[in-house]
Amino acid sequence: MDSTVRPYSQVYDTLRKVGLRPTRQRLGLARLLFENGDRHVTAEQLHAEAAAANLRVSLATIYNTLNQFTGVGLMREVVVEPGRSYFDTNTTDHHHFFHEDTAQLQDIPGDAISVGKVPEPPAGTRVERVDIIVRIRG
Amino acid sequence: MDSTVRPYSQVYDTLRKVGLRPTRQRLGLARLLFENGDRHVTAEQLHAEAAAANLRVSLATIYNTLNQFTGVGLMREVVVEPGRSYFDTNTTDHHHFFHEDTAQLQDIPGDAISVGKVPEPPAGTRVERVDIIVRIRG
DNA sequence: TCAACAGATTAGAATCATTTTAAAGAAGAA
DNA sequence: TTCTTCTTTAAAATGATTCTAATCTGTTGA
Ligand SMILES: [Mn+2]
Ligand SMILES: [Mn+2]
Ligand SMILES: [Zn+2]
Ligand SMILES: [Zn+2]
Repeated sequence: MDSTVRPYSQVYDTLRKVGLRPTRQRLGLARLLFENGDRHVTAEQLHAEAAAANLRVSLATIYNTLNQFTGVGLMREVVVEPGRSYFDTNTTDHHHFFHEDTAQLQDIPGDAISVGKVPEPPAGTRVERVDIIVRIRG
Repeated sequence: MDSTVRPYSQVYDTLRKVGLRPTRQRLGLARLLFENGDRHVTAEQLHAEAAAANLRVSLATIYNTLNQFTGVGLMREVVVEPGRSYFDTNTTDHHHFFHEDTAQLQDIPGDAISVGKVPEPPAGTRVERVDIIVRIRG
């Protein structure tokens, strides 16, 4: 497939690069996710969006895909509410505002916030990641 | 009831103060929770602990009680994993280590960590709370 | 002291997000 | 093509949490 002219070329190459077969479903979801700026979506949201874009994908595949994209580092998971997972297309070092009213996540650029003093992790452990959630209300 | 001699007097008074009837279940759970230092428990954990202490309480009551204690400010909820809620007896300003291996929470004293720069919340919103989770692995 | 009421507990059903199953379909290699 | 491997899917299963509605218990004021 020539990747210089077709509309799916970008995401096609991305999928090849991470070793995931560029199926119709993955290509469609990747376009929705990666060709619209930084996004924070739940599985249900993405499922609805896919339907609106005439992309037929089962909810099981939405979950599979989000977990696979996260697994290969194309996305990350953000936990802010019990019982619901958000998936984030922004994999750079950054943190989040969480609008408690609307249940929306919003990026805080990595340099707009900083952990002044990072405490020593307990002996025998290493820091995997630091998550800062600033919970806000309208 | 004289609150100076009986073993339940502390938690008895606490419950009265927040306007919750001191029932056998609430008294027993309050002792487990508040007479053993700062604690981070899931509903299932507390349920097992109650059983081990010969306190017969249904899981529904465990959930009711944890939510009520949280509602009146005796505890707070910490979200670190999708699909599971932790309840924290430490209501002072502090943050957490989360051991990804063991799924255990550990307090970081409020003064052992600090948010260097808190970003301006979006116009029309106010900061409700800032949560920092330092994810660690053995 | 105790009846009466409000509030609390509970077993079991319901809910909701997510995962699993296993069967049918599609992609890649040759 | 043809074969193999991976993928998708509907449907069932899972697991945490909440709800329901019946029973029970704490409180209060006669
Ligand atoms: Mn996951
Ligand atoms: Mn809750
Ligand atoms: Zn983000
Ligand atoms: Zn804590």
